[in-house]
Amino acid sequence: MAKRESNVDRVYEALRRMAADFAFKPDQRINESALSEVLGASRTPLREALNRLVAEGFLTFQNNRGFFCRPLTPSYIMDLYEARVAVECEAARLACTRAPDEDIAALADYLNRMEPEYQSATDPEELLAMDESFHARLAQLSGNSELQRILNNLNGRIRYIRLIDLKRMRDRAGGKAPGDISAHRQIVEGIAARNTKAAVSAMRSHIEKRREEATEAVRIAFSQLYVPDE
Amino acid sequence: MAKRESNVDRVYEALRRMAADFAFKPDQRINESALSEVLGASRTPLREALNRLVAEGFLTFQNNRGFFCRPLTPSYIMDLYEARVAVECEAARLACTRAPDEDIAALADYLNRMEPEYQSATDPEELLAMDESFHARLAQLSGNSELQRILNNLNGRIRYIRLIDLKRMRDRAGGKAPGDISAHRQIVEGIAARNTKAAVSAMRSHIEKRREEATEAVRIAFSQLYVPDE
DNA sequence: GAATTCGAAACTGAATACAATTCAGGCGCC
DNA sequence: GGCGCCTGAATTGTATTCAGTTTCGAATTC
Repeated sequence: MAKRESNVDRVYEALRRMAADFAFKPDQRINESALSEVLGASRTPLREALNRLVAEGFLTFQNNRGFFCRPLTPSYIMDLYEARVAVECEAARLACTRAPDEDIAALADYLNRMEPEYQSATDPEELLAMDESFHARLAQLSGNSELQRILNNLNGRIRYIRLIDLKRMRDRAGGKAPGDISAHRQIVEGIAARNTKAAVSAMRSHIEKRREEATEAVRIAFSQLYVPDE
Repeated sequence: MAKRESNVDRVYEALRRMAADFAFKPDQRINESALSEVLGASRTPLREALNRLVAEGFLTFQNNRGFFCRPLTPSYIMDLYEARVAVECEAARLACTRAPDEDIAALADYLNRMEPEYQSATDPEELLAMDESFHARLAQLSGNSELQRILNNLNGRIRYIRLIDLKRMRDRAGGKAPGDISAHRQIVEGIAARNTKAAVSAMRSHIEKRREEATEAVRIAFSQLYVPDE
């Protein structure tokens, strides 16, 4: 039995996780040799993984200077959320037009099954995973794999900001999750009723609301990043 | 004067062009050593370039089996066009909301300056470059660099289908270009008037119209690809 | 004659070695 | 004292090499 997962994949996943955990500070230059030692792989697979992350927008690259962590600015996060609006609203629209009734019902079911868990969960990672899962399933209803792909990429880059946001909310509200599953339900109901306008506008306002929170969270992130190392 | 463009970039550009020229047939396996000889570079930079193309959706990759040209199907092209609708409609919407008047005027100007050239051009590549340039500028008006980035990626993958489409049109119409610059003008007018609804719906119908042509073009492409080598 | 297994050739995966470039610090010159 | 050039240390860019996997074909067996 050979290994099913290549070294590059392993390194790639590790890097993504590191990026989510702020192992790289914005605009920081990434040292290949040092990283390859940490990750236990040579520079060749490491560079392949880094290149993938560049193409996906997680990192940047300058000729003969190497890889850099992407700068983190409020306007960058804003851009990502606006792109999400574009992708998810169109996904909702397409779902309204052509998703089979049974698939829509399945999503509504999923929402119902998840609700208790969603209401009781306090772990931000868990909450985020459920939220992303819902949005990914909805994108699936569009039947368009490009939209799914783009959304997946956007979510990957937004994730760490959302985590900060959720942690902040939990700390403020004393362990209470935001838990606005109602917005999700509203979207699904719009789709089920084949009411494109309602579904799209519910989706839009849902994401835009989250955007406000996230841009605020970026400022928190700034303060966390640029204070002396804890 | 040192080279400003790295070897990887050169290889990457060459590969993109090869993909656009059908140097690889859909689902064809790509031989790294052979390719590296053709391109005059070793496998290391070649693989970096290939990985970038995978991340951008131009190629696929299977563990221990290598790189493959992506399959070309009508539904794949459909997906790309639908994604374009999502991105460009939102870009138009954002432009309506917040693009400075002078930038909108500049785009209208650009359209006017280009019109004679657009009407007289017969070379499909030239036409396509102008069309893409317009859409890219419009995306710029949104002020959202993510949307620009996504659009650029989508256009890169749609390009070769559009080229086939345009060539077909030219051949059918006897050298006459489609030249429906009027749709572009309509979109810009909508934005200039800050009429979001008009601008977005003009954009949507414009792209969806092109989508119809393109899915037809895919069938042409199929016939071109799967006949015995000329 | 067909199917299966074994083996060799071809190809990919990854590491290492070396060349080219950048960057920082120091020295000399203005 | 400040500016610019030069040198070397560090880092990236690319080639080469070797190991592991896949693939294809031929030989053997049923």
